[in-house]
Amino acid sequence: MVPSPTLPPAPPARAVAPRLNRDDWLDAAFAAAVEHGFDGVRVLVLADTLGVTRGSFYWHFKDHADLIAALLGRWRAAEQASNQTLQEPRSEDPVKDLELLLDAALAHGGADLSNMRFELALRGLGRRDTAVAAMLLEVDQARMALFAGKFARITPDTKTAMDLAALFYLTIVGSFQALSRPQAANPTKQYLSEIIGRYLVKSQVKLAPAPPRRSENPND
Amino acid sequence: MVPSPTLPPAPPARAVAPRLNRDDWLDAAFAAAVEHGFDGVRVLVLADTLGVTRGSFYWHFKDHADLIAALLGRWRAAEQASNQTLQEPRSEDPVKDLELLLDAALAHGGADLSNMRFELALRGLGRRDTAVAAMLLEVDQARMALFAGKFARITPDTKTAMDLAALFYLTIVGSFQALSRPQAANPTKQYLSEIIGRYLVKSQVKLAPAPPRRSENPND
DNA sequence: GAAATTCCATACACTCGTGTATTTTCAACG
DNA sequence: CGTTGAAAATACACGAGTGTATGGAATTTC
Repeated sequence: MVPSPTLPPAPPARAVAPRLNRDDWLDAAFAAAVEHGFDGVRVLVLADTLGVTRGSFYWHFKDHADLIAALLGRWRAAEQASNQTLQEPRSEDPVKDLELLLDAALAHGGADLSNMRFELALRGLGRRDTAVAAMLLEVDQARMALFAGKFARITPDTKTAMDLAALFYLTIVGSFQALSRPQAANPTKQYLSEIIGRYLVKSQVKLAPAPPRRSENPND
Repeated sequence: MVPSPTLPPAPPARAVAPRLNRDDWLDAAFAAAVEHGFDGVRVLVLADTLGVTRGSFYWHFKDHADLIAALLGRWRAAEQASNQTLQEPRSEDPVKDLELLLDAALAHGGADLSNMRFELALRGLGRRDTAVAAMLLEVDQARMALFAGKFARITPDTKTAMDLAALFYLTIVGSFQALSRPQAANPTKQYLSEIIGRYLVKSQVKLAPAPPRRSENPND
């Protein structure tokens, strides 16, 4: 089948005729935002990395703002889907469920740090763009609600559950900063997951993971 | 001394002849980094906001890189000084000391959010500049050491103290993200200080705040 | 296999930003 | 006052990035 073992039939990715579509540009924009922040996503350099000229870009997108908007929309959709799938518990044990959620959040969609770095870049953009800030606020609130729901299975008081969820989320956001840097000698995902799980989840269990009763608070 | 009370000798800031110096430019650069991130620090717009042309800038600074380097150096020095003054305890009670440290960290040098936003912009820069990343790593390690020292007065185990310090710091970094956004309906400094203090400090006290004994661990 | 559609290249005009060289204003000082 | 030196304006050359208009190549589609 393969006549020459030194030259496999699969060309290096896409070397001859890329024939890009809208998603290819979005992928490149994503990578650029991860690498250099949102200020670094420029159509000129994207065209270079994709091996085409800007003529291609302005066929797929109206302008630069259109690209950014599409990139944000794509992230928003993926975020909502992720939040949806994380709703259903991964374990009968609420503690175990929270630990798995924590691992998922710290991994955040893959071994590489692209998603984390993208989100940090996005938060940087949100600090100077009110529309982006509003979107991030929605996302944060949705995540908080998700976490609070999980913590409610661990502690009886609703207020306590929300407090713990807030702390939980704050440490995750802080962990993004710690994890997404070039240096290798940094807190590992395992260590962060360990200490967060220990001090914010396990040590806060106030109710045994009993099967859910009908009335959890008679006079409410 | 002052002849006319209606016209004090101090003119409205600097309206007529600024006559800027190096620090004035650094202040403007700081404000620009806070507002628009480090990519927004451009000598052209700084000159506009300062009411001069770029001819002034290139007298005070060699080039754009010189400005950024000076800005980083200034922040680094202030950071070291801050770390130094935070070393000495503000209260005999270790818990109270940690709470005051927490408040200081969340206030971070003023009621406005400039310092927080600057640090976040700086971390954004550190994600694409290895030298900045190295500086931030040093700062983070110094802060971690500071926190760990404070937590050591609360819990006997050194490992536990370091874990709590790490968690403590992660939540503070996460709080920066939460606090430094445009929206008003967000977690307040008071709330964050409250929950961090409750779950990460007060509830982790393993030793009564007794007066320091000579030997705190006989077989060590 | 010709035509229509999709995708991309090229050329142009424009803006914004940097850096340098030169001149001009301003303030202090004698 | 006139001189000196610090501070700023002006003018120029240059690069990088955007957006548009138009032509050309590559794929479908019939």
